[in-house]
Amino acid sequence: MSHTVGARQAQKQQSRRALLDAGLRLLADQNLASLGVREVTREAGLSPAAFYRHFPDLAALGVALVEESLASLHVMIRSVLAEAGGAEELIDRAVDVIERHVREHRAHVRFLARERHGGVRRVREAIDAELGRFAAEVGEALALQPVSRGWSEQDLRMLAELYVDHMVSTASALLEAQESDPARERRIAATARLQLRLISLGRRHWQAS
Amino acid sequence: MSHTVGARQAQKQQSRRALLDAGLRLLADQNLASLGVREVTREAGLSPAAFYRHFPDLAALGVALVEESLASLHVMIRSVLAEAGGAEELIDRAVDVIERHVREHRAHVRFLARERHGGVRRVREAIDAELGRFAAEVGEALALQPVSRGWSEQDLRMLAELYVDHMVSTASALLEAQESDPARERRIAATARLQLRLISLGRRHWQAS
DNA sequence: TGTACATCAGTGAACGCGCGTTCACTGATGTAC
DNA sequence: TGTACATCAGTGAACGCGCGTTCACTGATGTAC
Repeated sequence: MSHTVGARQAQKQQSRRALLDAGLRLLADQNLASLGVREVTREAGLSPAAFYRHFPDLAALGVALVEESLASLHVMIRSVLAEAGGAEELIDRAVDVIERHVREHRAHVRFLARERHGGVRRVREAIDAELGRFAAEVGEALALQPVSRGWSEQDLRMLAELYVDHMVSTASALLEAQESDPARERRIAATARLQLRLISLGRRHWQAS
Repeated sequence: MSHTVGARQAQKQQSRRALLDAGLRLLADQNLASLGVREVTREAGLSPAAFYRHFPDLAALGVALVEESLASLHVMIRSVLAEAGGAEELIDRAVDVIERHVREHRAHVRFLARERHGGVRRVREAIDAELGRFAAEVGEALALQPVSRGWSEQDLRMLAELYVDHMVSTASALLEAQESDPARERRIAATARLQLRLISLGRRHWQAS
C-alpha cells in the first residue's frame, strides 16, 4: 500500500481543507481582496503562521477555490449535455440542474459570481479562462445536434457563449433569490425557461435568414 | 441670486468630487470592501478626518458612486430605445452605444460589474434594484414595437430581462478586452450582434409556437 | 461700507488595535538500520 | 521489534506598520446690524 498517505500527510490535507472551508465560509459576506490571513486561520482553528505551510498568500487560496468551484460546475454542465432529448426536455433539465447546483453549492457559486469581476487579477483570469473552456465544450456538444447542420464554427461558438452567459446570469439571479424568496426563485426559473425557448426558436430559424 | 452657491459650498462640492473621483480611481484595482478611508483621502489630497465631513462611511461613498454610474447607464439605454428603425439598425446601434459607453465610462462600468456581486450589501442592492427598473423601462419600449403585438406582460418582461442581461454580459466582456486587445473587442462586438440577431429571430417566431 | 460674531470644512496629533510576516521552537510522524 | 536520527506541520511570541476614528483647533466664509 505504498500509495496510502501517511498520518502526517492526512493531517496536512485536513488542515488545508479547514483553511479552504473557512475561506469559503468567510467569503459569503466579503471579497477575497478584503479577507485576512489571521481571519482565515482563526476561523479554521489554526495559528496564523500555519497558513504559510499551505499557501504563499491569499490569492493562492483563491485560485485553489476557483479550481474547486469550477470542477463542480463542469460536472454539472456535462450532465446536462450528456443526455439526449428534445429541445423542451433539454431546457427543463438544464434549468433544473442549475437550480439544484446553486442550492447545493451556494458558497462555490457565490464565490465565482463575486470574484469573476473582483479585485484579484489572478483569480479573475482563472475564472474567465475556465468559462471560455466551458463555452468551447458546449460548442462541441451543440455541433453534434441535428439542428446545427450547416452552422459555421463562428455561429456555433456565438450560440455556445450565449448559453453560457445565460447560465451565469441565471445562476447569479437564483443565488440572491434562494436565500429568502421561494416565489422569486420559481419566477426566475420560469423566466429562464422562456428565454431558453426563445433562443431555441431563433436557433431553428437561423439558417433560413 | 439667492440660489447661487457660496464659495464655501462650492469648495465643499469640490472636495466631495475629489473623494468620489479618488475612490473610483482606486476601485479600478480593488473592491469597495477593501478600500480604506485613509487611502481615499490620501488619493484625494485631503486629511483623513476630512472624509467624515462628506460621508459617514465608505459604504455611503459606494452608494453615491452607484447613483452616478447608473445615471450615465440610464442615459445610454434611453438613447438606444428612443430612436426607431428596423431590427438590424437597432442591433447595430445598441452594440455601438454599449461599446462607446464602456470606453467613455470605464471606471463606472467596472465599478458596477465588480460591486454587483461584491461584498457590500447596500451597494449590491442598490445596483440590483436599478437594473430591475431598467428591465421595466426596456419592457415598456418593447411593448410599443409592432413585433410585440399580442405578447403577454410576462413574455415582454422575460424578453426585456434577456436583453438587459445580455447587455450586462457584453459590457463586462468589453471591459476586459478594451484594455489590451482591439481584435478581441471587435470579436466580442461581432458576437454580440449575432446573438442579438438570433434573439430577434426567436422573437419574430414566438407567437407561432 | 465696516465691524463683530457665527459657522463649519479641513487639519494634525493622538489613541488603541489588528494586521502580515518572521522566527526559533516542539513534538508527533516517518525512516534507516 | 527496537533504536537513533530526520522531517516538518503547527505554535506562540515578537516586530513594526497602517488602520479608523476622535478631538480640539484654525481660519476662511457667511451673516446681522
